[in-house]
Parts: sequence; C-alpha cells; structure tokens
Amino acid sequence: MTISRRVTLFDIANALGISTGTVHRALHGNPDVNPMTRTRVLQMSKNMGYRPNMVARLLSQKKHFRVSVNTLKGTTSFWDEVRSGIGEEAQALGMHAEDVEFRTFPRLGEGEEEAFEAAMAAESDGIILFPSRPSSLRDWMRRATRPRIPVVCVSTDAPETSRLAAVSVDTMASGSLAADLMGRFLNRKGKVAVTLSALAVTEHAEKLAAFEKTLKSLHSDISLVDPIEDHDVESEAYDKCRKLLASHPDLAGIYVTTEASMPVVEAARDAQLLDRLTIIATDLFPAIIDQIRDGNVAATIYQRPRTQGRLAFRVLQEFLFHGRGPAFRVTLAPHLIMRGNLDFFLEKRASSGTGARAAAAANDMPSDFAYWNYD
Amino acid sequence: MTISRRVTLFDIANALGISTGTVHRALHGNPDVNPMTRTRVLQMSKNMGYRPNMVARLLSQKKHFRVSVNTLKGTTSFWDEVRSGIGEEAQALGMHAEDVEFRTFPRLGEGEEEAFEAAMAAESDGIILFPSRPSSLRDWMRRATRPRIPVVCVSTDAPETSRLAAVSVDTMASGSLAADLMGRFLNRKGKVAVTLSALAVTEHAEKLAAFEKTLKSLHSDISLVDPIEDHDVESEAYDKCRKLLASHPDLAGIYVTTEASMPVVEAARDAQLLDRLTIIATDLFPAIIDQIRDGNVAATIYQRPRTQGRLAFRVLQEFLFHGRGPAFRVTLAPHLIMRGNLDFFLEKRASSGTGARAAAAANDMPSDFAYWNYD
DNA sequence: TTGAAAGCGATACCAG
DNA sequence: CTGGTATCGCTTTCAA
Repeated sequence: MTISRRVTLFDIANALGISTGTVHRALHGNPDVNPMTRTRVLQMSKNMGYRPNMVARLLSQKKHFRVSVNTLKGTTSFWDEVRSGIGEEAQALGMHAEDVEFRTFPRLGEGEEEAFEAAMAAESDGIILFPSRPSSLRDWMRRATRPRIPVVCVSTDAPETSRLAAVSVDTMASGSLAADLMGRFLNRKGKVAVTLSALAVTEHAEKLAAFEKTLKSLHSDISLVDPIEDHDVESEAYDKCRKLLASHPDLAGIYVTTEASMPVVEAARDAQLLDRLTIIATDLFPAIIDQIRDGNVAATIYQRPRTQGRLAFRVLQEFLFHGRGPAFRVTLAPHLIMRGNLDFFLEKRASSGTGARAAAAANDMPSDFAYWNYD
Repeated sequence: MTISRRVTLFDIANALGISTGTVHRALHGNPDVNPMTRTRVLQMSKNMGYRPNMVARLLSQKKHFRVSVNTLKGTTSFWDEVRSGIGEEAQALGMHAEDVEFRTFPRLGEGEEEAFEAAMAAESDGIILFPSRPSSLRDWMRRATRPRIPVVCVSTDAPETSRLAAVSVDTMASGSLAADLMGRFLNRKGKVAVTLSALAVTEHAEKLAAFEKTLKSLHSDISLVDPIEDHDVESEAYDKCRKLLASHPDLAGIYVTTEASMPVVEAARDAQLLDRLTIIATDLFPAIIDQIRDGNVAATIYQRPRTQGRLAFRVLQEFLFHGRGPAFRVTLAPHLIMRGNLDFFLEKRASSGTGARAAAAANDMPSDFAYWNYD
C-alpha cells in the first residue's frame, strides 16, 4: 500500500464533509467544538495518519520571535563560541539578525540584572542566558513583568527557577572521564586534587562527585585530597594551589573542572613541580593551547560551547514555535582534547565562522551551512 | 533605527513599482530579465536588507522529496544508529515516514547494487548510502538512469564519484588521539600495532597515517610494527593477530581502526597476552561493552553513527531544498569512551529512541525532540 | 458550534 | 522581458 500524497487538513475535512476550520479546532482542543465532531475528527485524523505540515503552520502563524541572548562579555572565547553557535542555528532556521539581540555583561554578577530587564523591556519572546548568579535570577524571574517568559540557561543551570531548560555539558561524564584518564596517566597510583569554583555550583559539585566515584571504583589506589574552591578569582586559585602543593609535595595530578587552569599551571611552575604533575583541564582558550602543546596540560575536557549555543537556541525555538517542552536538562557529551588531536579542533573552529560567511557572501544569500562545523 | 517588519519580495516590488515575479527572477539570476531591472532589484534588495523567508519558500516549493537510505543490515548496531539519526532529523525537519525509504543489504558488497537500482527505480530524489564497494558505486553512478541524482556517502567516502558529499568521522583526529592516548597509557615506550580493513580504504589509511605521525612527533620512543589488514574477515583478523603476537611477544598495544576489535581481543586472550596489552578500539557495540568493563579494552573511539546519520540527512536536504552544496567532506570529531564514562553513553543512547517516541505518543503529534540526545 | 474566506511569503506558470 | 495569479497547508477572523 503506497500513500502517494500527504494527508492534509483538507483531506480530513473532505472525508468528513466538514470544513477545515472545524477540523483545525477539533485537533487543537478548542472548547467550542461539538464533542461528537471532535471524536470523529480525531478518529479520522488517526486513521488517515494525519501529521501537520509544520512549514505551513509556521508560515500562517507568521511568528517573528525576538530572542535575547544574555551572556558574559567576550574576552573568554567560551562565550564567543556560545554566541556564534546561537547565531548559526538562528540563521539555519531562517531567523533574521534583528530577531536575535545579544546583550553582554562584563563580569560575573555585574550588569546581569540590567541585561535581564533590558530583555524584558524589549519585549523579547524568549531569553537564552548564562545565570552567573542563579539565586538572583530566581528573584528577577519571580517579579518579572511578564511572568512566563521562556528562559533557557546555557552552561550552568539555575535550579528552582521556572526556566524552560538548561543546556550544559554532561558533568557526570566529564568527571568520570577525567578520573579514568587520570588513573591511567598516573599508572593507577598517586595522590590527586580537584579545583572548582565553588561546591555550591551544582555542575562543579557533580563533576567532583563523578570524579571521586570513578576514582574509587576504577582506580582505588589513587587518593583524593580536599577540593579547592577558587570562587572564580584567579589569585585565590593561585594561592590555594601553592598552598596545596606545599602541603602535598607528592601530588601527582590535578583536575581543573573550570576554565581557571592557568593559575594552577602557574602555581605548579612556580613551585617547580610542573613536570611532575599531570593536569587535566577544562575547555579550550588561547592561553591553554600553548600549555597543551608544551605538555604541561595532559588533556582538556572540551565543553563544546558552540554546540551548547546551538542546542540552547533549538530548545527555545522549539518551544516558541511548537509550545513543546520543557526539556529540563539537556546534556552534551564533552570532547577530549590532547596534544595529538589539538590541531584538528583548532582547524575546525577556525574554518567555522569563515566558511559559513564565505558561502553567504558568495551567493549573496543567507547561508545555513552550520553543519560544516558540527563538532 | 528599528526595522519593524521584515522586508518581503512584495516590499521590493512595491518600492520599484514592478511585480514580485520580476523581483523573484532578478534575485535568482534568471537570464530572462533586463540587466537594468536586475541591478535595480539587487540594489534595492540590498538597501532594504531583504532576506528570503525560508518557511514561505519551503511551503511554496511544496517539494516532497523521497530519499532512499541504503545501508548495511542491522546486526551491527552502528548502522541502526545511523538509520535512527537519519530518521530523527527527517522528523525534525517535518518529513514523513513515507518519504524516507530504508533499503538494507546483508553484507559488504552483497545486494548493494540491487539496493541502488531499487532506489533509482523508485525515483528517489536523493540517496544516502554506505559505499561498501566504492569502485562499483562509481560504475553504477556513471550509467545510472538519472545521471545527477544526489548521493551522500555515510561513514566512508567513495572518491572519484560524483557524490554530493561524504559524512564521516574525522579520521585524522581519530588516529592522532589514539596515538597520543596510547603513548600516555604506555608511559611513552613500547611497541604497538594497528589493524585495519585494507590500506586501500582511504579512511583507514588516514587513521594509520595520523596515528603514525602523532606517535613519531609526540612519543618517539614508541615503535610501530607493520599494519594488519583483515579485509573485513573476522577469521583473518584473528589469525593475523595470533601471528603478530607470536612474532612480537613484547607488543604493548594495538589500535584497532575498525569495528573488528573482538577478534583482536580473542587472539590476545588465546595467546595469554590480554592483560599485558593496551587495546584502543573503534565504536561501540554490544560485545565490546563487556570488554571495556573488564578492562580488556582501554578505550574506544566512538564514531557517533547517530550524528553521522543526522548530518548526512541535513546535507542532502539542504541540497534538495536549496540547491546548495556540494559539501565534499563533512567530518565529525569522535568521542572517547572509556570505562569511566561508558555508562553515560549507554544511558544517552538508550533514552534516545524511546524519549522521542514517548513524546510523540504523548501528544499524538510528530516529535522532533532529536536534540534530547545530541551527542 | 460551524463554514467560508482572507491571509502568510515565496514559487511557477501563463499571457502579453 | 514582465505582470498577474493560482498555489502550498495551516491559522484566524467574521458571519451565520
């Protein structure tokens, strides 16, 4: 049996001898429809295997959403990548530049609220944001002018807010992978430490927990000292690391769960311990590249910011267009980058922006070659 | 300056006092248009910042493409994953099940041509296929009834054919990562081997080359013996491995670039060398899971078949809808799976199919929650 | 509670 | 070469 043409609203209406308007209303649970006709429509729709044509739906709804992207200013390449992932997906889905408004704030917790309120004031239909201070976000969201504006968190979750979803790396997988690698690199013995921003940050606590658990179960001869909290302050990270190395001169490895691996490297270098230490870092940024090349950092766990951005946008637009969700937590498997495969990542990343832009310039048309650079 | 409404074809036509038809033709390089009007249109379109509405375009084109997916039968979970990735993306993009026809062939080079011709006979608008015998594919494509049917290769490329694109893992990154890991796991010394299907297969040759190169540059004290070609025959892999282990009893590691890691494990076990050997495998399938759990396989380089499928579909549909391409080679960074993070991958994979299906069942509506399971 | 009809923004065909 | 118009499938008034 071959179904040649797709079944449309019209087909159902026709088969039932009613109008497409009624079919539409029945299918969408509109209260003003005779229960009798509703069941008949539902039945027929099922029989005929009706599936709505999303494209037609979008066109007729002529929805032009405006989304605000509130993230940290771009010195850290992480957020540049996130933004470019969002931009790519927005283009691929045919959104215009005017529809995506980027608002940045300079530092953790600084200007974040202003950005949020600017987004509300601009009547954004949805917000993608980095909740640098989850607890404050909670407050803003509660007393927001429009209470149910969909918010998607990137990189970090903001628990107990009414956010639509949170997109982040799979923290458990990250911590576990780091632990297993560490164990192997150290020949299954030695003493290791973990640094993180704060135990109160869910993601970091999870990485630590996973790291610890995997170490215990797979490499039980490796011992773990107390975690270091740097509170996102470079000097604190450095100082605490120096102290750590002083009190544990036999330390064999450090797993840095945040981007703050440079202070750790520097502390190790200043303590003359750098070459005895196996460092597993997180993410990719200019300064760490050389450290990987020089062999000071054994590996880094790449959280794929571009893909995080892309997913965040998809989740949001899925909700905006189809009302689907919430998707609570969307997690992403991290990539492992070592000296061996470092260059391939750098290449991929470099070709990315330009590739798409070149294509766009060539035909003077919007490009959605986003998939070129899928990582 | 705030642009309130999107500029449409009609706006341009209006501003110029001409019709939308002419604007459309001018914008699309139609030869039958006065060069004078064309430049005026192009100019105006640029000034007004026109960008086509993809949704409207799709609807008006009302193209119902039929694509054929020709892959290896599903005992290997690899191809099941590829197919499900294709299916997910097809759904997400609003295609119906009838529009994607899966044709499978039982073994390498067996029934492949029949599948290809069936696809042609069925008047498919595009084909996604695994070119198990690239050279034969070349012939079929040359004497195909319809000469320019777009073909996207998955997993392996078929060079010198007029294929639209090939989607595969980044072979260089894979080989390099394997090499660096191997070096670290072995403390930078020892003798290692590589197994592959055949040197004639580009992808395998590339993995080997990258492995060798990275070994040389990063771990020069590790020596590499001649590669083993198993020609996709399990017994050949086993036999050659036994021979290898007999002649090199001091072998410290093996990098298996193909899915055929079980014969290697068995050969090593039968030679009583399994626990002295560090094996780095490729991909994830039922049998290997236990080997990873038991510590017989140190790590596996996962080629993300589901994502390969997804990308293959996107490339094809991009071409079908917008005439874009070719994209020659689309590569994907591999994932590293070890004992530590194995369970997270299994979980992700498990929740995938069911998650989407559950959601679909729940609202009795098509689901495109593909992003749940982005890996 | 239902039907009829007007869009949404592009494509494509037919006249002129 | 260009204008006019039907069309794609769905949503959304406006009457009845």
